[in-house]
Amino acid sequence: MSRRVTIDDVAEMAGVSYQTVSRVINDKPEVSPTTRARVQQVISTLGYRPSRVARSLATARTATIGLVVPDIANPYFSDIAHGVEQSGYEQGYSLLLCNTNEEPQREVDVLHVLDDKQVDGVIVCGLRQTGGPLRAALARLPAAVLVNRQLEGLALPAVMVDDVTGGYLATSHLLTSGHRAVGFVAGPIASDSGKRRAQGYARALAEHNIRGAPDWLRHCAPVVADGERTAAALLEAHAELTALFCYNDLVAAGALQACKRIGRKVPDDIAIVGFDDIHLAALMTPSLTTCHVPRVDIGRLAFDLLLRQIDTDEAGDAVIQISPRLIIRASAPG
Amino acid sequence: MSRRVTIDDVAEMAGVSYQTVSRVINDKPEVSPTTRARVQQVISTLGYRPSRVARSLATARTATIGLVVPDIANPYFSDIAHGVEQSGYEQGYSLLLCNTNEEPQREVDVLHVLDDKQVDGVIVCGLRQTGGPLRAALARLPAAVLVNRQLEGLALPAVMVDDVTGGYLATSHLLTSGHRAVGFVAGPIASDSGKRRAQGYARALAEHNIRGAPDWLRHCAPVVADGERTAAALLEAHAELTALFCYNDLVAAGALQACKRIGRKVPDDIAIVGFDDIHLAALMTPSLTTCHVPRVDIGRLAFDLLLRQIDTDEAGDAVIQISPRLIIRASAPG
DNA sequence: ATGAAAGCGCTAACAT
DNA sequence: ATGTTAGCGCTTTCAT
Repeated sequence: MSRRVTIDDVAEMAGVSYQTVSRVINDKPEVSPTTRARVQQVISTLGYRPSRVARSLATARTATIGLVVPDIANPYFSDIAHGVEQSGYEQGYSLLLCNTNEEPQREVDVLHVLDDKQVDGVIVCGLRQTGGPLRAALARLPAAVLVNRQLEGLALPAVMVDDVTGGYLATSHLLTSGHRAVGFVAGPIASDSGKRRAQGYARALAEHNIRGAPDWLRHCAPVVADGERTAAALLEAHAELTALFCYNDLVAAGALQACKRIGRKVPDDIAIVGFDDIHLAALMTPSLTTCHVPRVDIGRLAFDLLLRQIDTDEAGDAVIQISPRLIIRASAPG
Repeated sequence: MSRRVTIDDVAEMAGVSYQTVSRVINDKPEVSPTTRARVQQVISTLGYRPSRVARSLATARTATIGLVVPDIANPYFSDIAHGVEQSGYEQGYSLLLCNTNEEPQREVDVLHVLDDKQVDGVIVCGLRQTGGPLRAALARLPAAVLVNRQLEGLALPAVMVDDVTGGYLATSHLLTSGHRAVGFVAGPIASDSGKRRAQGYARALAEHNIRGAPDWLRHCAPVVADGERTAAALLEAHAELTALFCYNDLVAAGALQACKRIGRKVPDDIAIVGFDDIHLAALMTPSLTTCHVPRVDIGRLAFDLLLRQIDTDEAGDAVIQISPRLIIRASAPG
């Protein structure tokens, strides 16, 4: 493990002060073309690369941002990560990925780590926690953008999906197709998106003068296995249900499995609507009716918002609203 | 944006030298209990957190590793990322995620960035490139572990999937089920896993005295859409094919779509086998026969290998071989 | 156009 | 048990 080549090595070999080398690597104008060329020559023969760590200590900028997600293996979040990473790469930023593993207490924890490493900003997706420590940790950071959940009292830019409308669209679609008893497999109880989707769901039911909502709603982890378990339990407890609205497509995939297992035909016996329109949604059998959410775009927009904040040093509180579009497929046809 | 609280602020307020503060935050024994308590008191009232950047400059360790993947939106890699992140978190390491977006030239680029940021090591998945610059970039890093592909001449620890056996198992399964003409939708031409799966495929065909392999093999991007396009083209060009082995489950999902579109029943007209056993594989209709690969485990194993290298400072060249298991489902029943 | 000096916030000897 | 002095590899004044 040979010692790192430093700016001094370059300076010495080029016969200039290390300040001149600094000027060259930072593209400062005040260097004569000949010395610049000579220095650049030495840089490449030595294979010198400036240490980002040293530079960060001197400039208080790291060219790194943090991304906090509940579950990177969830395609919803891995698509967002893809968008963030891509935009970041284009602008010269690296991405520190933090998975909270759906454990709310890890949120504060990773924000502290991100702060210790002096990221220039963070993008936090699907916050499950809102308490004082979380707010304090967020406030310490130089810049932050929220995705999928805002924090009252904390003016932070955010990219939000209009979940109320999404829930309303999904449920209304089922209702206007003739269903009367529509269940909601609601996802994590701590999920804010889930709460808002429940509002849209409740509103649609109310407009159709249907009640029963509290009984027809069950929470579950936002993964296939728990969606299956929960959908099966819900259908068993409420034989009157002829349709299910699901928190997301993963849960809907579980519901589809449950129906297959207990012998309920989709969409004839049970209609199913999901949320997100992950790639897999169109591939399921029957293909899944769902609310489309542009995940990669969300990632890019969040990064744009963050970059603006980093560059202007103003928090701002721009909120970008994304309207989900209902995509009608076979699991709940028109 | 108030100035960061530094070690000096704490020292001053506690009435000790900043060295003593350093000793406290590093849990050094040589501090009297009373001063330790006092310093800790000040630390918490001030909300002081040591700067990882400064510490990194002083120690030449960043407690950060890099993860390079071709496509984080691919569930195969997001599951690996999940495993790496989880193990890293448990050991106090953060993860810099780099997506090469399936663009081979970006590999060298991100390795340089990772080197500039002085990561303690990197895990590189599914390398698409092997040239001198790539090797040089890899060699500069203090530690590296490869996943899915080794580099001849560069003794680096690796976690490898036994793709030859996987390809052989998959193809043999089809052959012993009575198929004679089996196509291979082979994935990226630059993929090493793809090459090895092709070897297993060819070996199985040879054992059954079947030739036609070169014509029956087509490359494609490892995503659903291109899998669909390529499978359709292959089936159209070779009406004799009654089965397809696919590079991965995403491509297999595309093949399933293609069959649906062109009216070939699976598995009656065409049998299909995938690779990886991503979560979605069991959910497709028909459910997908595939080779199971434990992705989260691979991520954790790769991290373990990396950590050992970081801690011992020895490169080592341990290679962990993962044997894929054939999972027989409806798309290619026994 | 170039150089010298100070400082970023910490750790690591080396005193005392 | 505590303090002093360097030094990590850069950037940023301030001189020349």
